[in-house]
Amino acid sequence: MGNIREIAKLAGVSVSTVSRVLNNHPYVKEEKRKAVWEAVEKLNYTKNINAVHLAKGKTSIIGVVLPYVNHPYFSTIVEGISMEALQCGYHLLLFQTSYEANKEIEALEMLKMKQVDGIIICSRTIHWEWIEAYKDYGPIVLCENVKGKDMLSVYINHYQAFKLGMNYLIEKGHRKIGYCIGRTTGTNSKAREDAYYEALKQINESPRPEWIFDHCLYIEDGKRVVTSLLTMKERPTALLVSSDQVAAGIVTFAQHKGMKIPEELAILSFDNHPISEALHITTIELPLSLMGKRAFRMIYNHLESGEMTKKTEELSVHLVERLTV
Amino acid sequence: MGNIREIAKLAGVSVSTVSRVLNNHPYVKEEKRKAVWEAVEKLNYTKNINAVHLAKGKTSIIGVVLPYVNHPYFSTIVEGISMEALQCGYHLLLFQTSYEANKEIEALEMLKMKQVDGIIICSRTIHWEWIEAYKDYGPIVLCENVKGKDMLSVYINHYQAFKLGMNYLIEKGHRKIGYCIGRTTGTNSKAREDAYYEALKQINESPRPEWIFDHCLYIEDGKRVVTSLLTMKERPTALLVSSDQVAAGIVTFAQHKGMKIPEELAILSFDNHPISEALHITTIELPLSLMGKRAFRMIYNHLESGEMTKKTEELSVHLVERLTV
DNA sequence: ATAATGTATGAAACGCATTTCAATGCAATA
DNA sequence: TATTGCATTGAAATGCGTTTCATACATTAT
Repeated sequence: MGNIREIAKLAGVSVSTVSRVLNNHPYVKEEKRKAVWEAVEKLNYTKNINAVHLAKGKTSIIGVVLPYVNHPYFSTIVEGISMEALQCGYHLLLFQTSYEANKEIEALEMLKMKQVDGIIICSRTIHWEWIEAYKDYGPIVLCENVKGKDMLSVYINHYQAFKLGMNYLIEKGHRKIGYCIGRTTGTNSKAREDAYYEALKQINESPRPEWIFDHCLYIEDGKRVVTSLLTMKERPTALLVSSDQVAAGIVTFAQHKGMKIPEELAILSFDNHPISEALHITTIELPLSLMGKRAFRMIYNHLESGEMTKKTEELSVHLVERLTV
Repeated sequence: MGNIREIAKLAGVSVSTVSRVLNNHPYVKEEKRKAVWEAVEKLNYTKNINAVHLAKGKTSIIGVVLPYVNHPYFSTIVEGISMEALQCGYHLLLFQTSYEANKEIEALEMLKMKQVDGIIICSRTIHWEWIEAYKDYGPIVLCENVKGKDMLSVYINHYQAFKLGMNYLIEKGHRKIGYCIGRTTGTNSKAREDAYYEALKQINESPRPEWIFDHCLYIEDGKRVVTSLLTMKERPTALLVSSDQVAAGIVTFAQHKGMKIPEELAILSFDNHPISEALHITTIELPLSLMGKRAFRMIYNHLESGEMTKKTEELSVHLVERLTV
């Protein structure tokens, strides 16, 4: 294998010239260029990329922080980031946190240590001040509404999305509305909660804590929700469900239990993941892959152009009417 | 920020001592240790990890090569790898290839360049000789049966799994059996194909090309399969479906079209992803997360212990009887 | 008392590519 | 002919932590 100096020696040129050849810089005579490539072949040489990273002070890697890789919500974001990153010659380092604070901080530390040039935080549990403390070390994009805080962000307006959903349900005559959510903390969850309470207030309904289902992430959780509903004397007539996966679980298990949807229980969910189409679930489409792409772009602009235009970008949603409302 | 030399100067010690302190080596007087930490605080110092990587010749990063991050089959493997990697202090660099050869090769090049210490290839399109050419640069684990080739591998016995599925269908009285698969190339796909043809031969049925559906990966593809089935004068009575996602698409769309399952069409799929439980799909459980964990372990053993016991590991599957067969 | 260990610390070499600066050769413009 | 400018090339500095080797002193074993 060897290093650049051995190549230089073998090709009879200086290391600078080898570097120029390797990086396609101009001003190298064709014969020397050829000699260098031949030496590279002969020694089966490849750059040690860690030396490159050290010398350049950057890695062309960006960190992606998320709680669970195998949840479609997040894997779709990652897919978007990945596609865009590839085109720009960047790579992705994955930080699966399970919402553990120390793992999120570890990702931020990696930025400080120059392991990554930037970070995209798809979802977080640590307080945002923690994150702010790291912003001098490189661009950090949050996938949530940062509301005037001086942070980069690309986000889906979950408040608007939930409001849209609530209004749609209300229009359809529902007043007893519950909702299912992944967790109750977090900016996005708070936005949804706000929208929910506000919409209820507008129709003069008081919220029922038992109609709010936390920890709803996967299909299985939908089953849990239905089981719980079945024990209630008074049930909501409609549920806003923050994930198509959960909605799929609810719809299938409810039907299995003989519950009519949407007659007895209307379901309006979010994502517009293929599963919702298959099950004819009315859903509000979230541009997750796009959000990933835009988040990457924002990091990229920061890194390449030094500064950039937008610091925050909001993505809008739209409702896909199907058969569960 | 500064570097280790500045810390040394500020703390009044040598760089070696600083390094010792930073890495918790013994033989440093408590007072110097303290002085170093104070200097670290004062300068808000953090190691430049690229220098560490260069000096150590390793990165504690392993590359994960897969075609699509947002397919449950792969994201579940990644989840397994990630969990295990975290515990061992390793990170994951993602290579989403879309089955493009150059992207797979790029991942291998990263091993040669020492960007990653090892690679896990979840699925590939390039010829295995290509991969073999890189094995001197670090451990490479394939998630497929390498059949005696001198490569590391952790795999699910897809031949056995398909055979199991076929036998189950045959036992249930089916003779006209088709199958759906992600792609026709690839070791795993070939293993399934072999099992399929062999099982057919055992019951003296000749294969019908039109009953074999390629490019079946996502829920939407199930819809395509059903649409295609509906145009046939003679249809299979059962389908072996290589992914729960596709099976979900088939089951839901077929039922939507008024087709009775399993009476008119039996569906036996693979994965035992939650979606199959929700839809009561009979499926053969594949230990994907476990495969990811084991693949990482194998890399890890190689890196830490130098050598290791097993070079190849087979994971077995089991059938989960539900309502679609 | 002497040899053998163990503790503590620093200088210097090592891993390796990039980049700046200076210098030289040549051609084109004034 | 003198001058400006571009093409070429190499020496040396830079980025930064790890690790080996040598040194010096303090113990403990013989």
